[in-house]
Order: sequence, then C-alpha cells, then structure tokens
Amino acid sequence: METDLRRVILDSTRHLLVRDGYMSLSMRKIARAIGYSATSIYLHFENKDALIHALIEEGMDQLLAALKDAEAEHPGDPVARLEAMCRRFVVFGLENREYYEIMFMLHPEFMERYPAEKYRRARRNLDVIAATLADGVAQGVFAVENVRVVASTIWSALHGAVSLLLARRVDIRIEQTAFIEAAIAQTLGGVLAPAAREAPETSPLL
Amino acid sequence: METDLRRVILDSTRHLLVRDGYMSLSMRKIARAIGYSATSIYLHFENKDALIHALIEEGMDQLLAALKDAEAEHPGDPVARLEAMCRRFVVFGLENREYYEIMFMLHPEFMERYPAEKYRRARRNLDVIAATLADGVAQGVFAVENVRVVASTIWSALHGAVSLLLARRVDIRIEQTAFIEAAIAQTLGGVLAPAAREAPETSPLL
DNA sequence: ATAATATACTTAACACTGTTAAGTAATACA
DNA sequence: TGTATTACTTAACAGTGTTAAGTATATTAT
Repeated sequence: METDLRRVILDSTRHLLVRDGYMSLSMRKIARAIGYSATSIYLHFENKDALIHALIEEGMDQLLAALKDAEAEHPGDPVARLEAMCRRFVVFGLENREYYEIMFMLHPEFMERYPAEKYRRARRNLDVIAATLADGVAQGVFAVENVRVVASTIWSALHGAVSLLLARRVDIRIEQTAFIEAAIAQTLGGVLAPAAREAPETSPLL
Repeated sequence: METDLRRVILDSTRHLLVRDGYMSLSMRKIARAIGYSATSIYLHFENKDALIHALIEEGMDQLLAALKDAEAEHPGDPVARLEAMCRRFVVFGLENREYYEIMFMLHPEFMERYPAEKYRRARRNLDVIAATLADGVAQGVFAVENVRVVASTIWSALHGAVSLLLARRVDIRIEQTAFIEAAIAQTLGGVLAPAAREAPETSPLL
C-alpha cells in the first residue's frame, strides 16, 4: 500500500537521524535502510525537504502533547504549570534530539522553505504557554506586559539552553542538571511578580 | 605570497556567507569567486571545516571585542555593564549573521570537530560575563548562586533570542525590538537581587 | 477473455559536492 | 647549469538531490 511505505520511510528516517545525525542523512541511505531504490521515496514525498517537514510536524505534535500534559497536571496553579512546561520542553528536547534538531536547529535557509501553514500549526505550542501566562497575570502571580511577547522570550530562553546542551557547547565543567535548573529558575524569575517571588522551590526530574 | 591568498579566501568566504548563506557555500564556489581552482584552497586550509573554523575564530575575537567595549563603558556599575553586554551580544548576532551562524548555529556534528583548544579560546567570552556577575554579587546587586553557571544561562538565553530571530522563527506579529527588549529584560530580571529589582521593574514601557 | 490503464516500483543519468593524486610551470638555491 | 621548492593546475573518485524514462504487476473496461 502507498501509505505503508510512507510510514516506513518516516520511521526509518527518524532512526537514521538518531543514529547518524542530520548531516549524514541522505536519500540513498534511507533507501538502503528500507530496501527500496532512492527514487521510490519521491513517490511518497515531494523531496527531501518535504520528508523532513513531515517529521518536524510529528515532533511539533509530540511537543504539544507534552506541554498539554503539563497543563493538565497543574490546573489551578499557573506558576507550577509554567515551571512544569519549561521542564517538559527541556526534557522533550534532550530526549528527542532527532526531532529537536530538525524542529529548531536546522539552518535558517532550510526553514524558509517550511510552509507557512505548518508554521501556524507549530505556533500552537506558544499559545499554550501564553495561556498560562495570561492566567497567572489574572491571578497576580506573574508580572508580564505582553503575554505573547513574553511567551516567545520564555521559549527562546529555553531553546537557547536546549540547543547549547545538544550541541555540547556548555562548559564541560558545569553539570548538566545544574545548568538546566539555573536556566529554568532564571526563566521563571524573569516573569514572577515581586510578591510571588520568594521560595524558589525546584523539583528536578532529570 | 602564501598568506595573501589565505586572507583572500577568508574574506571571499565571509562575503559568500553573507550573500548566499552557509548551505550553498561550496569549495568550488569560493574558488570561482577568487579566480583559482578549488584545490588551491586546500593549500591554505586542511579542509572545509578548517576554513570555517578559522572564520569562527575571527568571529569569536570580534564578539570578545564588543563585550570588552561594553565592559569599558560602565566600569563602576555592574548592572548597567551586564545590560550593555547583553545588548552588544544581540546586536553582534544580528549585525554579523554570517559569523553568528557558523559560530553558534552550525550543526552539533559539525562542531564536534571543532578543536578543543579553540573552544577554550571561545570561552573567554563567558569569562567576561562571569566577571561582571561576580562584581555585581560583591556589590549586592545580583542574586546569583554560581557565577559560572549563571553566566552560561545568560548566554544561552540571549543565544536563544538571537538564533530564533536569525532563523525568522519568532512570530511575525511580534515586533523585533519589543522581542529583544523583553528578552534582555527577562534575562536581567533573572539575576537582579530583590533589593535592586524595584526601580527598573516598575517602569516597563515596552 | 482480452485490451487498456493505473500503480508501484526500477535503472540511468545530470549536475552538483568535498577531497585526493598526480602533473606543471616558475622561481630559488646549490 | 641542475636540483628543489613553491604555488598552482587538471583529472578523478565517491558521494549528493533529483528527474526522465522504462518495467513489471495489478486493476478495470469492453
């Protein structure tokens, strides 16, 4: 069946990404792995970009699910909810390197080919963060001017941490968990209202 | 002369990076641009990696110079100094896209080939931030546990902002300057001591 | 049952990539 | 003058994404 091979290609590509990384991923290599000729892939995906884009979409959906889990875990407490979301984001990035790299670390030129419609879908991840911020502002625990802007800066701060960890660009003398905890603490500290700013309780889950 | 062509190659490569981006950079393209054969480049650089690594080093030096400028601008005030450094970092990234991309946005697999000795040199940029943090802690304006860890998280937060801006991954409905100001404000807010936190936080105009 | 068509794949080829081996002028030095 | 060195060249290898054209097999129409 047509869709069967499509699924096989996606899974095989993901596995190759985990094992060998994006740079050494080639259409012929995927073909060899699935036991078909390279051109067969083009019957199921327009080109290499489209194949990667499909994987990016899968990753975005998984990330969204992780954030929604955090959302459901702390329905009444925006601070705990935001912290849980930050943690889920970092854990997702570190545990799904193959997804994270193509989702957020591919070169700008490559991403400019990413269809605008899928961009919009990816933005749902931001909306979940923004909603939590808005909730916290309403309860007076967050001091945030523009919820959408700050949701973006939170995302960008976490993305900086994850991408540097994945690229092994963090000073090796710094313990990974210490770095993560500091990054999350700093991110939360940047939005907490002065009143809600004592007891910086952290519960490491790595 | 030998070193002459080496310099020509570096400059030409940088220009090609600005114009066409990293993904479309090829040895043969550089060769065409300088009017020599592609193999000539291998007389001056071991391979493509080494060529890029040389450019990365140049970029690191320029970034260090920018941070040192900020340092010299505010000798007595750690808070103003840190803010100036954050700003310089972001401006450097946005104004030197060709450097920033190869310095911090190249794929992890590529950077694993970056010589450890050059890594250490690049770390000087972090030391400048850490020194400012230490100064601020001594003056009681920064609340920071581990200066080296927090210097890293500051860097990572700023890197997240710059890399997302360069990759055009920030929601287009958000103004760039608003995003940058929010990112810097959040970064500073994460390290300021509660006492020093009143004045700048109660007058947010962005 | 036979002919036409559609499906799902194949091979061959094009223009590119980084890189190496071998060859060639021109210069410097003995 | 003869040798060595320097600074470059061309040709080639093994790889890349992608397209055009070809081939069996299965489905459908007459």
